[in-house]
Amino acid sequence: MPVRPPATGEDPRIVRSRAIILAAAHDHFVAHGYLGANIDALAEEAGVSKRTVYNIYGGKEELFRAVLDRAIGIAEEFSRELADAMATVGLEGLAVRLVRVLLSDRVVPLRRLLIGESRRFPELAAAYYDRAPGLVMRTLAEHLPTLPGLRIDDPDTAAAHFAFLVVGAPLDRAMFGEQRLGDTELERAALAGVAAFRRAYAAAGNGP
Amino acid sequence: MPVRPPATGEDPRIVRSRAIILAAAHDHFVAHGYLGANIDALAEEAGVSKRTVYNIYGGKEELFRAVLDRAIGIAEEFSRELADAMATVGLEGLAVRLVRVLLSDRVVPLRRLLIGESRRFPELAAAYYDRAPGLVMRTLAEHLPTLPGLRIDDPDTAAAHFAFLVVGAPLDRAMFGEQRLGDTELERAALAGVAAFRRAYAAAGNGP
DNA sequence: CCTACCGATCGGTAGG
DNA sequence: CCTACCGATCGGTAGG
Repeated sequence: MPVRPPATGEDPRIVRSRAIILAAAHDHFVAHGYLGANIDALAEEAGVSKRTVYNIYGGKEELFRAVLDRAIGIAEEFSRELADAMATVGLEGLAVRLVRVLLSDRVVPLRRLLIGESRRFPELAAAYYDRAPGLVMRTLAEHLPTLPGLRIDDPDTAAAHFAFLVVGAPLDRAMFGEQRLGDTELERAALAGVAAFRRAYAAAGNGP
Repeated sequence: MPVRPPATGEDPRIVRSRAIILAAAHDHFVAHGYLGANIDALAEEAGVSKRTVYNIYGGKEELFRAVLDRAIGIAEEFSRELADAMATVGLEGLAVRLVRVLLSDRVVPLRRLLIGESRRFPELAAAYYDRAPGLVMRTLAEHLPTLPGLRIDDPDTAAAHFAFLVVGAPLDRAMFGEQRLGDTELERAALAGVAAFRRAYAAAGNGP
Protein backbone atom coordinates (compact mmCIF):
# COMPACT_ATOMS: atom_id res chain seq x y z
CA MET A 1 0.00 0.00 0.00
CA PRO A 2 2.17 2.85 -1.29
CA VAL A 3 1.27 6.10 0.36
CA ARG A 4 2.77 7.99 -2.55
CA PRO A 5 2.80 6.83 -6.09
CA PRO A 6 6.21 5.30 -6.81
CA ALA A 7 7.43 8.42 -8.57
CA THR A 8 10.80 6.98 -9.38
CA GLY A 9 11.14 3.30 -10.04
CA GLU A 10 11.87 1.16 -7.03
CA ASP A 11 15.27 2.39 -5.97
CA PRO A 12 15.92 0.40 -2.79
CA ARG A 13 17.52 3.47 -1.22
CA ILE A 14 14.27 5.38 -1.57
CA VAL A 15 12.23 2.49 -0.31
CA ARG A 16 14.45 2.27 2.70
CA SER A 17 14.49 6.01 3.37
CA ARG A 18 10.73 6.16 3.01
CA ALA A 19 10.22 3.55 5.71
CA ILE A 20 12.81 5.03 8.04
CA ILE A 21 11.39 8.53 7.73
CA LEU A 22 7.85 7.32 8.23
CA ALA A 23 8.76 5.52 11.45
CA ALA A 24 10.74 8.47 12.83
CA ALA A 25 8.03 10.92 11.80
CA HIS A 26 5.41 8.84 13.57
CA ASP A 27 7.31 9.04 16.84
CA HIS A 28 8.11 12.69 16.33
CA PHE A 29 4.57 13.83 15.50
CA VAL A 30 3.15 11.74 18.33
CA ALA A 31 5.62 13.34 20.73
CA HIS A 32 5.25 16.97 19.60
CA GLY A 33 1.99 17.32 17.68
CA TYR A 34 1.74 18.80 14.21
CA LEU A 35 2.81 22.37 14.89
CA GLY A 36 5.35 21.33 17.50
CA ALA A 37 7.05 18.97 15.07
CA ASN A 38 10.37 20.15 13.66
CA ILE A 39 11.45 18.79 10.31
CA ASP A 40 15.10 19.38 11.10
CA ALA A 41 14.88 17.38 14.32
CA LEU A 42 12.71 14.75 12.69
CA ALA A 43 15.17 14.30 9.84
CA GLU A 44 18.03 14.03 12.28
CA GLU A 45 16.15 11.43 14.30
CA ALA A 46 15.55 9.51 11.09
CA GLY A 47 19.24 9.79 10.17
CA VAL A 48 18.57 11.41 6.81
CA SER A 49 18.99 14.90 5.54
CA LYS A 50 16.10 17.28 5.57
CA ARG A 51 16.31 17.46 1.82
CA THR A 52 15.58 13.77 1.61
CA VAL A 53 12.43 14.27 3.64
CA TYR A 54 11.27 16.92 1.21
CA ASN A 55 12.27 14.90 -1.81
CA ILE A 56 10.24 11.94 -0.68
CA TYR A 57 7.27 13.48 1.07
CA GLY A 58 6.98 16.97 -0.36
CA GLY A 59 6.35 18.83 2.86
CA LYS A 60 5.35 18.77 6.49
CA GLU A 61 1.63 18.37 5.93
CA GLU A 62 2.05 15.61 3.36
CA LEU A 63 4.39 13.78 5.72
CA PHE A 64 1.89 14.13 8.54
CA ARG A 65 -0.87 12.71 6.40
CA ALA A 66 1.34 9.84 5.25
CA VAL A 67 2.19 9.03 8.87
CA LEU A 68 -1.43 9.05 9.94
CA ASP A 69 -2.65 7.17 6.90
CA ARG A 70 -0.31 4.37 7.82
CA ALA A 71 -1.12 4.54 11.54
CA ILE A 72 -4.83 4.45 10.79
CA GLY A 73 -4.27 1.51 8.48
CA ILE A 74 -2.45 -0.34 11.25
CA ALA A 75 -5.21 0.51 13.72
CA GLU A 76 -7.67 -0.84 11.18
CA GLU A 77 -5.70 -4.07 10.94
CA PHE A 78 -5.73 -4.45 14.72
CA SER A 79 -9.44 -3.82 14.70
CA ARG A 80 -9.94 -6.45 12.05
CA GLU A 81 -7.94 -8.93 14.08
CA LEU A 82 -10.16 -8.18 17.04
CA ALA A 83 -13.16 -8.64 14.81
CA ASP A 84 -11.83 -12.00 13.64
CA ALA A 85 -11.11 -13.05 17.21
CA MET A 86 -14.76 -12.68 18.09
CA ALA A 87 -15.50 -15.92 16.30
CA THR A 88 -13.05 -17.93 18.35
CA VAL A 89 -12.64 -16.37 21.78
CA GLY A 90 -15.43 -15.67 24.22
CA LEU A 91 -16.51 -12.26 25.42
CA GLU A 92 -13.97 -12.45 28.23
CA GLY A 93 -11.12 -13.18 25.84
CA LEU A 94 -12.30 -10.42 23.55
CA ALA A 95 -12.47 -7.95 26.43
CA VAL A 96 -8.93 -8.70 27.54
CA ARG A 97 -7.63 -8.25 24.01
CA LEU A 98 -9.61 -5.07 23.54
CA VAL A 99 -8.27 -3.48 26.68
CA ARG A 100 -4.70 -4.52 25.88
CA VAL A 101 -4.80 -3.04 22.41
CA LEU A 102 -6.63 0.17 23.26
CA LEU A 103 -4.56 0.93 26.35
CA SER A 104 -1.29 0.17 24.59
CA ASP A 105 1.48 2.66 23.94
CA ARG A 106 0.62 2.41 20.28
CA VAL A 107 -3.00 3.43 20.53
CA VAL A 108 -3.23 5.94 23.39
CA PRO A 109 -0.68 8.41 21.95
CA LEU A 110 -2.21 8.06 18.50
CA ARG A 111 -5.65 8.85 19.87
CA ARG A 112 -4.23 11.86 21.70
CA LEU A 113 -2.64 13.16 18.52
CA LEU A 114 -5.76 12.69 16.42
CA ILE A 115 -8.00 14.31 19.01
CA GLY A 116 -5.59 17.18 19.46
CA GLU A 117 -5.39 17.77 15.71
CA SER A 118 -9.05 17.03 15.00
CA ARG A 119 -9.73 20.69 14.16
CA ARG A 120 -6.80 21.00 11.80
CA PHE A 121 -7.29 17.56 10.20
CA PRO A 122 -10.92 16.60 10.71
CA GLU A 123 -10.90 13.97 7.95
CA LEU A 124 -8.05 12.09 9.62
CA ALA A 125 -9.83 11.99 12.98
CA ALA A 126 -13.02 10.90 11.27
CA ALA A 127 -11.20 8.23 9.24
CA TYR A 128 -9.61 6.84 12.39
CA TYR A 129 -12.89 6.72 14.23
CA ASP A 130 -14.64 5.00 11.37
CA ARG A 131 -11.93 2.47 10.58
CA ALA A 132 -10.81 1.54 14.09
CA PRO A 133 -13.29 1.94 16.96
CA GLY A 134 -16.17 2.17 14.51
CA LEU A 135 -15.14 -1.06 12.83
CA VAL A 136 -14.87 -2.87 16.15
CA MET A 137 -18.25 -1.56 17.20
CA ARG A 138 -19.94 -2.54 13.95
CA THR A 139 -18.49 -6.03 14.11
CA LEU A 140 -19.53 -6.34 17.74
CA ALA A 141 -23.04 -5.35 16.78
CA GLU A 142 -23.11 -8.16 14.23
CA HIS A 143 -21.52 -10.69 16.54
CA LEU A 144 -23.30 -10.16 19.86
CA PRO A 145 -26.74 -11.36 18.69
CA THR A 146 -25.21 -14.70 17.67
CA LEU A 147 -23.91 -15.48 21.14
CA PRO A 148 -25.75 -17.92 23.40
CA GLY A 149 -27.16 -16.78 26.72
CA LEU A 150 -27.64 -13.17 25.67
CA ARG A 151 -30.68 -11.25 24.62
CA ILE A 152 -29.76 -8.43 22.26
CA ASP A 153 -32.64 -6.26 21.10
CA ASP A 154 -30.57 -3.30 19.91
CA PRO A 155 -27.20 -4.54 18.61
CA ASP A 156 -25.63 -1.10 18.17
CA THR A 157 -26.47 -0.05 21.69
CA ALA A 158 -25.35 -3.38 23.11
CA ALA A 159 -22.05 -3.14 21.23
CA ALA A 160 -21.41 0.33 22.64
CA HIS A 161 -22.32 -0.87 26.12
CA PHE A 162 -19.93 -3.80 25.87
CA ALA A 163 -17.06 -1.71 24.57
CA PHE A 164 -17.38 1.07 27.14
CA LEU A 165 -18.05 -1.23 30.08
CA VAL A 166 -14.78 -2.93 29.19
CA VAL A 167 -12.47 -0.05 28.27
CA GLY A 168 -14.33 3.18 29.03
CA ALA A 169 -12.91 4.24 32.37
CA PRO A 170 -9.25 3.22 31.95
CA LEU A 171 -9.13 4.61 28.41
CA ASP A 172 -10.57 7.96 29.42
CA ARG A 173 -8.08 8.21 32.26
CA ALA A 174 -5.24 7.34 29.94
CA MET A 175 -6.22 10.03 27.43
CA PHE A 176 -5.49 12.66 30.06
CA GLY A 177 -2.16 11.08 30.85
CA GLU A 178 -3.26 9.82 34.21
CA GLN A 179 -1.23 6.92 35.48
CA ARG A 180 -1.92 3.86 33.42
CA LEU A 181 -3.30 0.83 35.24
CA GLY A 182 -1.11 -2.26 35.46
CA ASP A 183 -1.90 -5.27 33.29
CA THR A 184 -3.48 -7.13 36.18
CA GLU A 185 -5.78 -4.30 37.15
CA LEU A 186 -6.64 -3.64 33.50
CA GLU A 187 -7.63 -7.25 33.02
CA ARG A 188 -9.61 -7.21 36.24
CA ALA A 189 -11.47 -4.08 35.12
CA ALA A 190 -12.14 -5.59 31.70
CA LEU A 191 -13.58 -8.77 33.20
CA ALA A 192 -15.72 -6.76 35.62
CA GLY A 193 -17.08 -4.97 32.57
CA VAL A 194 -17.91 -8.25 30.85
CA ALA A 195 -19.61 -9.52 33.99
CA ALA A 196 -21.76 -6.38 34.16
CA PHE A 197 -22.53 -6.75 30.45
CA ARG A 198 -23.60 -10.36 30.90
CA ARG A 199 -25.89 -9.40 33.77
CA ALA A 200 -27.39 -6.53 31.78
CA TYR A 201 -27.96 -8.64 28.69
CA ALA A 202 -28.70 -12.06 30.18
CA ALA A 203 -31.24 -13.97 28.07
CA ALA A 204 -33.11 -15.42 31.03
CA GLY A 205 -34.24 -13.72 34.22
CA ASN A 206 -35.54 -10.18 34.05
CA GLY A 207 -38.06 -9.94 31.22
CA PRO A 208 -39.27 -6.55 30.05
CA MET B 1 8.61 51.05 29.49
CA PRO B 2 6.02 49.13 31.49
CA VAL B 3 5.96 51.42 34.48
CA ARG B 4 2.62 50.20 35.73
CA PRO B 5 2.95 49.66 39.47
CA PRO B 6 2.21 46.22 40.87
CA ALA B 7 -0.83 47.68 42.58
CA THR B 8 -3.03 45.76 40.15
CA GLY B 9 -6.25 44.03 41.07
CA GLU B 10 -7.89 47.27 42.14
CA ASP B 11 -7.94 49.27 38.94
CA PRO B 12 -11.34 48.55 37.39
CA ARG B 13 -9.87 48.91 33.90
CA ILE B 14 -7.49 46.08 34.62
CA VAL B 15 -10.22 43.98 36.15
CA ARG B 16 -12.31 44.47 33.04
CA SER B 17 -9.46 43.83 30.61
CA ARG B 18 -8.47 40.74 32.51
CA ALA B 19 -11.92 39.22 32.13
CA ILE B 20 -12.23 40.19 28.47
CA ILE B 21 -8.82 38.80 27.61
CA LEU B 22 -9.48 35.59 29.52
CA ALA B 23 -12.71 34.97 27.64
CA ALA B 24 -11.18 35.74 24.25
CA ALA B 25 -8.11 33.69 25.06
CA HIS B 26 -10.28 30.73 26.03
CA ASP B 27 -11.97 30.75 22.65
CA HIS B 28 -8.70 31.32 20.85
CA PHE B 29 -6.74 28.55 22.58
CA VAL B 30 -9.63 26.13 22.20
CA ALA B 31 -9.78 26.93 18.49
CA HIS B 32 -6.07 26.80 17.72
CA GLY B 33 -4.32 24.88 20.48
CA TYR B 34 -1.35 26.19 22.41
CA LEU B 35 1.25 26.40 19.65
CA GLY B 36 -1.30 27.46 17.05
CA ALA B 37 -2.49 30.35 19.18
CA ASN B 38 -1.41 33.78 18.01
CA ILE B 39 -1.12 36.51 20.60
CA ASP B 40 -1.60 39.28 18.02
CA ALA B 41 -4.84 37.72 16.77
CA LEU B 42 -5.96 36.93 20.29
CA ALA B 43 -5.41 40.53 21.40
CA GLU B 44 -7.31 41.84 18.43
CA GLU B 45 -10.19 39.47 19.12
CA ALA B 46 -10.24 40.67 22.69
CA GLY B 47 -10.20 44.27 21.52
CA VAL B 48 -7.06 45.14 23.47
CA SER B 49 -3.50 45.77 22.44
CA LYS B 50 -0.96 43.00 22.53
CA ARG B 51 0.93 45.01 25.08
CA THR B 52 -2.04 44.87 27.45
CA VAL B 53 -2.07 41.10 27.24
CA TYR B 54 1.58 40.97 28.24
CA ASN B 55 1.11 43.60 30.94
CA ILE B 56 -1.62 41.60 32.62
CA TYR B 57 -0.63 38.00 31.98
CA GLY B 58 3.09 38.11 31.38
CA GLY B 59 3.26 35.71 28.48
CA LYS B 60 1.65 33.06 26.34
CA GLU B 61 2.18 30.20 28.75
CA GLU B 62 0.95 32.13 31.77
CA LEU B 63 -2.14 33.19 29.83
CA PHE B 64 -2.75 29.59 28.78
CA ARG B 65 -2.51 28.42 32.37
CA ALA B 66 -4.83 31.18 33.54
CA VAL B 67 -7.39 30.22 30.91
CA LEU B 68 -7.28 26.56 31.83
CA ASP B 69 -7.25 27.16 35.56
CA ARG B 70 -10.49 29.02 35.15
CA ALA B 71 -11.98 26.47 32.75
CA ILE B 72 -11.08 23.62 35.09
CA GLY B 73 -12.64 25.52 37.97
CA ILE B 74 -15.85 25.91 36.00
CA ALA B 75 -15.82 22.22 35.06
CA GLU B 76 -15.38 21.45 38.74
CA GLU B 77 -18.42 23.57 39.57
CA PHE B 78 -20.52 21.73 37.00
CA SER B 79 -19.33 18.46 38.45
CA ARG B 80 -20.27 19.58 41.94
CA GLU B 81 -23.73 20.55 40.72
CA LEU B 82 -24.09 17.10 39.19
CA ALA B 83 -22.94 15.63 42.48
CA ASP B 84 -25.52 17.67 44.35
CA ALA B 85 -28.24 16.65 41.90
CA MET B 86 -27.70 13.00 42.79
CA ALA B 87 -29.55 13.54 46.04
CA THR B 88 -32.68 14.87 44.37
CA VAL B 89 -33.01 13.41 40.89
CA GLY B 90 -33.06 9.72 40.03
CA LEU B 91 -30.49 7.86 37.98
CA GLU B 92 -32.39 8.72 34.82
CA GLY B 93 -32.38 12.42 35.61
CA LEU B 94 -28.72 12.25 36.50
CA ALA B 95 -27.89 10.48 33.25
CA VAL B 96 -29.66 13.09 31.15
CA ARG B 97 -27.85 15.90 32.93
CA LEU B 98 -24.53 14.10 32.64
CA VAL B 99 -24.83 13.59 28.92
CA ARG B 100 -25.97 17.18 28.34
CA VAL B 101 -23.04 18.64 30.24
CA LEU B 102 -20.34 16.33 28.89
CA LEU B 103 -21.46 16.55 25.28
CA SER B 104 -21.85 20.32 25.42
CA ASP B 105 -19.86 22.80 23.37
CA ARG B 106 -18.21 23.88 26.60
CA VAL B 107 -16.84 20.52 27.60
CA VAL B 108 -15.97 18.68 24.37
CA PRO B 109 -13.57 21.35 23.01
CA LEU B 110 -12.01 21.77 26.45
CA ARG B 111 -11.38 18.05 26.67
CA ARG B 112 -9.87 18.08 23.18
CA LEU B 113 -7.51 20.88 24.12
CA LEU B 114 -6.43 19.25 27.38
CA ILE B 115 -5.86 15.88 25.73
CA GLY B 116 -3.98 17.47 22.86
CA GLU B 117 -1.74 19.42 25.23
CA SER B 118 -1.44 16.69 27.83
CA ARG B 119 2.23 16.13 27.00
CA ARG B 120 3.13 19.79 27.17
CA PHE B 121 0.99 20.48 30.26
CA PRO B 122 0.51 17.19 32.08
CA GLU B 123 -0.48 18.82 35.38
CA LEU B 124 -3.36 20.66 33.72
CA ALA B 125 -4.73 17.50 32.14
CA ALA B 126 -4.34 15.67 35.44
CA ALA B 127 -6.01 18.49 37.38
CA TYR B 128 -8.96 18.46 35.01
CA TYR B 129 -9.37 14.72 35.26
CA ASP B 130 -9.23 14.77 39.03
CA ARG B 131 -11.50 17.75 39.57
CA ALA B 132 -14.17 17.08 36.92
CA PRO B 133 -14.74 13.48 35.77
CA GLY B 134 -12.91 12.16 38.82
CA LEU B 135 -15.10 14.18 41.15
CA VAL B 136 -18.27 12.95 39.47
CA MET B 137 -17.05 9.38 39.63
CA ARG B 138 -16.10 9.59 43.30
CA THR B 139 -19.45 11.10 44.19
CA LEU B 140 -21.24 8.46 42.17
CA ALA B 141 -19.33 5.76 44.05
CA GLU B 142 -20.57 7.22 47.32
CA HIS B 143 -24.11 7.70 46.11
CA LEU B 144 -24.92 4.48 44.23
CA PRO B 145 -24.84 2.18 47.29
CA THR B 146 -27.51 4.30 48.98
CA LEU B 147 -30.02 3.81 46.18
CA PRO B 148 -32.89 1.31 46.56
CA GLY B 149 -33.23 -1.62 44.19
CA LEU B 150 -29.52 -1.87 43.44
CA ARG B 151 -26.84 -4.18 44.69
CA ILE B 152 -23.45 -2.47 44.64
CA ASP B 153 -20.52 -4.60 45.76
CA ASP B 154 -17.76 -2.50 44.24
CA PRO B 155 -18.80 1.17 44.24
CA ASP B 156 -15.87 2.43 42.17
CA THR B 157 -16.45 -0.10 39.43
CA ALA B 158 -20.21 0.48 39.48
CA ALA B 159 -19.68 4.24 39.22
CA ALA B 160 -17.43 3.80 36.20
CA HIS B 161 -19.93 1.42 34.62
CA PHE B 162 -22.76 3.89 35.13
CA ALA B 163 -20.84 6.82 33.73
CA PHE B 164 -19.57 5.04 30.62
CA LEU B 165 -22.83 3.24 29.88
CA VAL B 166 -24.43 6.66 29.85
CA VAL B 167 -21.90 8.85 28.04
CA GLY B 168 -19.12 6.57 26.77
CA ALA B 169 -20.02 6.07 23.13
CA PRO B 170 -21.32 9.54 22.23
CA LEU B 171 -18.49 11.25 24.10
CA ASP B 172 -15.80 9.19 22.39
CA ARG B 173 -17.35 9.93 19.01
CA ALA B 174 -17.50 13.61 19.82
CA MET B 175 -13.82 13.73 20.80
CA PHE B 176 -12.90 12.82 17.24
CA GLY B 177 -15.20 15.49 15.86
CA GLU B 178 -17.70 13.00 14.53
CA GLN B 179 -21.13 14.46 14.08
CA ARG B 180 -22.70 15.15 17.42
CA LEU B 181 -25.96 13.34 18.19
CA GLY B 182 -29.10 15.41 18.53
CA ASP B 183 -30.56 16.08 21.95
CA THR B 184 -33.27 13.48 21.48
CA GLU B 185 -30.87 10.73 20.45
CA LEU B 186 -28.47 11.69 23.20
CA GLU B 187 -31.20 11.41 25.80
CA ARG B 188 -32.33 8.11 24.34
CA ALA B 189 -28.77 6.75 24.49
CA ALA B 190 -28.38 7.99 28.06
CA LEU B 191 -31.60 6.29 29.17
CA ALA B 192 -30.62 3.07 27.41
CA GLY B 193 -27.40 3.22 29.41
CA VAL B 194 -29.30 3.62 32.66
CA ALA B 195 -31.58 0.73 31.76
CA ALA B 196 -28.57 -1.51 31.12
CA PHE B 197 -27.03 -0.34 34.39
CA ARG B 198 -30.20 -1.15 36.33
CA ARG B 199 -30.32 -4.63 34.80
CA ALA B 200 -26.64 -5.23 35.57
CA TYR B 201 -26.93 -4.02 39.15
CA ALA B 202 -30.47 -5.07 40.04
CA ALA B 203 -30.71 -6.13 43.69
CA ALA B 204 -33.09 -9.03 43.05
CA GLY B 205 -33.41 -11.51 40.20
CA ASN B 206 -30.38 -13.14 38.63
CA GLY B 207 -28.30 -14.71 41.36
CA PRO B 208 -24.92 -16.22 40.42
C1' DC C 1 23.06 12.73 -17.45
C1' DC C 2 20.13 11.15 -13.58
C1' DT C 3 18.88 10.32 -8.88
C1' DA C 4 19.83 10.87 -4.19
C1' DC C 5 21.70 13.62 -0.99
C1' DC C 6 24.16 17.43 1.82
C1' DG C 7 25.74 22.10 3.64
C1' DA C 8 24.16 26.48 3.55
C1' DT C 9 20.82 29.88 3.34
C1' DC C 10 16.49 32.50 2.25
C1' DG C 11 11.66 34.22 2.91
C1' DG C 12 8.32 34.64 6.11
C1' DT C 13 6.46 34.48 10.75
C1' DA C 14 5.97 34.48 15.79
C1' DG C 15 6.79 35.70 20.55
C1' DG C 16 8.25 39.33 22.93
C1' DC D 1 -2.49 51.89 23.07
C1' DC D 2 0.07 51.60 18.60
C1' DT D 3 3.73 51.09 15.43
C1' DA D 4 7.92 49.43 14.83
C1' DC D 5 11.20 46.27 15.49
C1' DC D 6 14.39 42.67 17.78
C1' DG D 7 16.26 37.86 18.28
C1' DA D 8 15.00 33.36 17.26
C1' DT D 9 13.03 29.77 14.78
C1' DC D 10 11.22 27.13 11.03
C1' DG D 11 9.46 25.28 6.62
C1' DG D 12 11.13 24.97 2.33
C1' DT D 13 14.75 25.55 -1.55
C1' DA D 14 18.99 26.56 -4.55
C1' DG D 15 23.75 25.44 -5.57
C1' DG D 16 27.11 21.78 -5.82
